[in-house]
Amino acid sequence: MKEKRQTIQKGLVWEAVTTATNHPNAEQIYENIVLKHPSISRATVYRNLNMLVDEGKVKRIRVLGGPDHFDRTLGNHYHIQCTACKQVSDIEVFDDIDLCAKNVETFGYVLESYEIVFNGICPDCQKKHAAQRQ
Amino acid sequence: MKEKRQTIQKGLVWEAVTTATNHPNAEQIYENIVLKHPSISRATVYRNLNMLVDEGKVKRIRVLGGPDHFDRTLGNHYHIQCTACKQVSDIEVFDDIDLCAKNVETFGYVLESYEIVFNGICPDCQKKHAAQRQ
DNA sequence: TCCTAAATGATATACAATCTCAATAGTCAT
DNA sequence: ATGACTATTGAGATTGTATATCATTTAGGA
Repeated sequence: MKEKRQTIQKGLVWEAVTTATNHPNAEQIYENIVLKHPSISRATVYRNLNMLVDEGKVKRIRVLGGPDHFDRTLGNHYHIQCTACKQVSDIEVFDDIDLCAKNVETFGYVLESYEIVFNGICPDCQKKHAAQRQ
Repeated sequence: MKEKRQTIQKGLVWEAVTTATNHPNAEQIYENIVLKHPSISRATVYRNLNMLVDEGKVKRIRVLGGPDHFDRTLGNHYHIQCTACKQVSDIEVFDDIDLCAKNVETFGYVLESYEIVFNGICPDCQKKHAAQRQ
């Protein structure tokens, strides 16, 4: 069991994520923190963001073809990214994806596309995994 | 209007994408072609894939945290990527996303997660765009 | 206060993808 | 078929995001 230490850097990353009104990416978080704490390293920001995500305190928003964005974890909701300014915003969740897509326009967005990626273990890998454990 | 030229490299990329049974990424397409045509460059493979996508002949499948995969464009369908082997496969489309998610298991996959990313133009960028055109 | 290992900062590295630019090779007009 | 024009190529440099490495620093318990 690893001992977890509270550092000022981790506190600064947490503060930057929770006080941000938008959903900043790692670089934006770094730029925010470096103003108050010039010695902080980008690597430390990435590391602490990963820790906070692992602890469930911060949610990672992966977007396609761009850097990850980060959000304090709240209820279930989807995100929308502006294809022009790359800003990420919240949208409400609906059960039906098409309903949800239409709803996007009620937020003032002009919807261009949406992508859904499922992740799972394929049958072959399930077999391999099972075989390895025998 | 740019003149489009038919090159053997473009033909080879097209052939590699359309004959592949899986959904290869650019590197896999390159490795396939380089066997028959050793002088081809990775840059040419990327360039031609982008051209084919722009022309609507090939579909780009973006996956989260990995290289893009490519598919000949057929009817509307989603994709699922194995989190272990990174292989991408087709799944049928259902209107309801949760139904679709459950359906994934009928393909033998153990579903771990799915992510939906919407893309559109935010209200601010719509205003900026409109302002620029005046 | 001292010890130990977790965390940091600086830098190197990985990886996908694009860009640069001189050389090559399609296509059109003749 | 020939030449001219320029789109395309190949090789390598470059970019952008993120992680790995490792000597140094520092949090926190004894």
